[in-house]
Amino acid sequence: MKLTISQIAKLAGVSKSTVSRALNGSGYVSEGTKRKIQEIIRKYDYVPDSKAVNLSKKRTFTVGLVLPSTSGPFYGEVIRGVEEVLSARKYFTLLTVLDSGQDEKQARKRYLSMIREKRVDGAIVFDPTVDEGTVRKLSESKIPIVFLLKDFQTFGIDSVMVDNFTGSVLMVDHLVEKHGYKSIAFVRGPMVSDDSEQRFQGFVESLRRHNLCCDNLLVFTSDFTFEGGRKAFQELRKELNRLEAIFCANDEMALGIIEEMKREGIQIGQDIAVVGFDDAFWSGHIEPPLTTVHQPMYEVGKISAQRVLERSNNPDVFKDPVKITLQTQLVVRKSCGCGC
Amino acid sequence: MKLTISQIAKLAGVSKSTVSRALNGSGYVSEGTKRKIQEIIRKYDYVPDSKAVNLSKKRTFTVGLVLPSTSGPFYGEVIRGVEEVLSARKYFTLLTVLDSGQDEKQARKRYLSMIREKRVDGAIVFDPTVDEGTVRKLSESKIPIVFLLKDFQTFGIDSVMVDNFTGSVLMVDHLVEKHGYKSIAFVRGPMVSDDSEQRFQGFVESLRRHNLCCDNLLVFTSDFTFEGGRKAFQELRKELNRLEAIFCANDEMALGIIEEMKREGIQIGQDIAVVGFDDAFWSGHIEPPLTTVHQPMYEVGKISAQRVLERSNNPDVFKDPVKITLQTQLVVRKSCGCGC
DNA sequence: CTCAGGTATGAAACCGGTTCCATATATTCG
DNA sequence: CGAATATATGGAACCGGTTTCATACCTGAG
Repeated sequence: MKLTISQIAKLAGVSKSTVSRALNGSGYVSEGTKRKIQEIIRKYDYVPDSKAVNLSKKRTFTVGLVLPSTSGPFYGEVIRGVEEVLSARKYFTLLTVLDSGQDEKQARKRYLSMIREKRVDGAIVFDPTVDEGTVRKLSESKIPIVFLLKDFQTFGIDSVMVDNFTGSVLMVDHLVEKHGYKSIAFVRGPMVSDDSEQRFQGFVESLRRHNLCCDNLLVFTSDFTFEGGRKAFQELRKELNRLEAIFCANDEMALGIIEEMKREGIQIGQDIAVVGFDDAFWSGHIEPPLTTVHQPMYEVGKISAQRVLERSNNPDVFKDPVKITLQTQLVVRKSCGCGC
Repeated sequence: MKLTISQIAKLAGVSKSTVSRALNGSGYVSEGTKRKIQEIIRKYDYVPDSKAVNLSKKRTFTVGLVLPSTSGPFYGEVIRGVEEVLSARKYFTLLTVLDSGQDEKQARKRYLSMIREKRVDGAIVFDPTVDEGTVRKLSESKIPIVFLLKDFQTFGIDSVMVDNFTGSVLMVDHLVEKHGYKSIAFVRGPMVSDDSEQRFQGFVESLRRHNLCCDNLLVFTSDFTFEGGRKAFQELRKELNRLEAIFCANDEMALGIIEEMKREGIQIGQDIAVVGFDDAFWSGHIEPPLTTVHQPMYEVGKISAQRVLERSNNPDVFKDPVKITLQTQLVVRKSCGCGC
C-alpha cells in the first residue's frame, strides 16, 4: 500500500505540515517528533511522490538532453559528462534522441513539447540541423537552455562549442611542419555541416600560414560516413600520385579511405598519410593507428550541465548568454607517418 | 507570462472543466466553445503544465532506462530501440547511467529513487552486477520493470535476454564444421559475468557435440577489455603452435589479441583464426574484418519498451513475469579464415 | 512580572490540472 | 405530450505534496 503524507501524519499523530517540515528539514520541528516521524517513515518505507513535490515546488529536478543520435563515438561521452554533473546534484536526465522516430520535424516537436510542458528545469540541446523557428521557440521558453556546437548567442541562448578550426590548424601544422608535406587533400563532410566547414577553414588557414596554396582539385566533398570515404577515394585516386597526405573531416571517412588504400596495397603512413578528426574510440586500434583530433565531448557535457544548473538556480544573475569554447587536441599516432 | 487553465477559462468565458474537456477531447463540449477555446489557446500559446497533469492523472508518461554505461557499442542501440517505441507513443525516457558517479552503490540508490519516487511509469533496467537486495526492492515497486540480460522471473520481474549460449554454439559450429579446426582456445571475460559464462558454456557444448574435448589449458580468463586481450595473448603464446583458432568472449579482447599477433607478424585468418562476440560497430572495419556474433540490442530495447508500456497500460492482465529471449546471429567475416 | 522573540505545531491555501456529480437544456421516442 | 436520454456546462473535490500564517507555549531580558 502506498502511503501519503497525510497518512504518515495521522500515524505520527501530527499534521501534514509537520511531517513535511521534518522531511525537508525546513522550519521548526522538535527532536522528539522528528524522530517519531522518521521512525514511521522508515517502518512504512515512505517516499514522497515526486509528482506532487514537483507541482508544489514548481520544479522537476530534471534536465532535458537532446541528442542527434546515440550511435557514434561522442554521444555516449556527452551523456556521461551530463550525467556525472546531474547525478551529483540529484537531478535526472530526460533524454530525447532525434534519429529514433521517422521524421525530424516530429522529433523536434517532441523536444519542444518536453520543454514547453515544463517537464524539465533546463535543457541541453544538440541538434546540428536545427531550424531558426525552433531556436526561436527555445529562446522563448523561460528555462535555461544550452545549445551544443552551434552558436545562438544572438538568440539569447548559451552555447558550448568545440574549436574545430584550431584543431584543424593544429593537424595541418603537424603535417606540414613535422613531416614536410606540401600536397595535402581535404575530404569534407556534407556542405550543410558547420563542423565540416570549420575544419575546412582551419585547413585552409594553416596552409596559408605556411605559404602553401589550397589546390581546389584536392578538396573533395563527402558525407561523414564510412561508405562516403570509400567513394571519396575513388575520386581521389587520379590525384594520388601527387598527394602526400589526406586530411579527412572525420575518422569514419578516413577509415573508409584507409580500407580502400589497403586493398590496393598502398602503405598508409609511408606511401601516403591519412588523418582524421574526432578521435573515435576505435581510432587508436585500427591499422595503422589513426592520427586525429580529439574532441572533448565529455567536457562539453559536463560544462553544459553545470551551466544549466547554475542558471536554473540563479534565475536572474548571469543574464547575458554565454559562449564557451573548448579546445580540441591533436592526437598523433601512426597514420600520419610518425614512427614509420 | 505563463497562463494556467483557469486564466484560459476566464478568457473564454467558461469553466476550468470545460477547458480541460476541450483539451483532452473527453466528455461533452459543443463545437462552438471548443473552437473558441482552441483559438484562445493558440493565441496565447498555452501548453498545460505536465507537472499538474502528472499529479492528477497519477502518471508521468515517462519510462526509466538504466544503463551500465554509455560507451561501447550496445548501449546506444538499446537507447535507440527504447526511444523509437516511446517516442511513437508520446512517452519520454528518463535515463540513468551507472558509471557516471563515483560509486556503484550510489548509482543504484539513484535509480531506485527514481522508481520509488514514482518519477516513471515503468523502467527498463540493465545492471549486470545488480545485487539481490536491489532486485527485491525493484520487485516491490508497483510499476512494471523489465530487466535486461538477467533473468529475475523468480522475483516476478520480466526479463529480456539474449541467447549467448546459442550464439556461441553457432560460432564454434562454424569453426569446426566449416574450417575443420579442432584445437580452439577460449578467452573468457570476468568470472562474475553471466554473459561470459553462457558464451563459455556454448563453446563447451559445441565442442562436446562434435566429440572434441575442451582442453582446460586452452581456456583463459580476462576482463572484456582491449588491454585484457593483449595480456591474454601473452599467456596464450606458449600454446600458440598447437592452436588453430581463438574464440574471445567479446570483440574488444579479440581486437587486443589481433593487435599483438600482428606485431609478431602472425597472419590472422591464415595462420590462426581469431573470432569475437558482440559485433561492435567497428568489427567489420578492422583488418581482417572480425568474425563475430551479433547481439540484437536494438531489438532488446524495442521489446523491453513495448513490454513496459503494455504492462503499464494493462495493470492487471499478463500478471505472470515473462522471459523473452532474442536470438543472436553469427556474422562471418574474414578473421575466421573465410575467404583467405 | 511582562513582554519580545525563539520554538513547535496545525489549519488552510496553494500548485495546476482532472474528474465526479449536479444541473440545465435539447432531442428523441413511445 | 411527457418521460427518457443525449448534450453542455459549472462547481467542487481531488491528486499529494509545500508553504504561509495564526496560534500557543517557553524562555530570558528588562
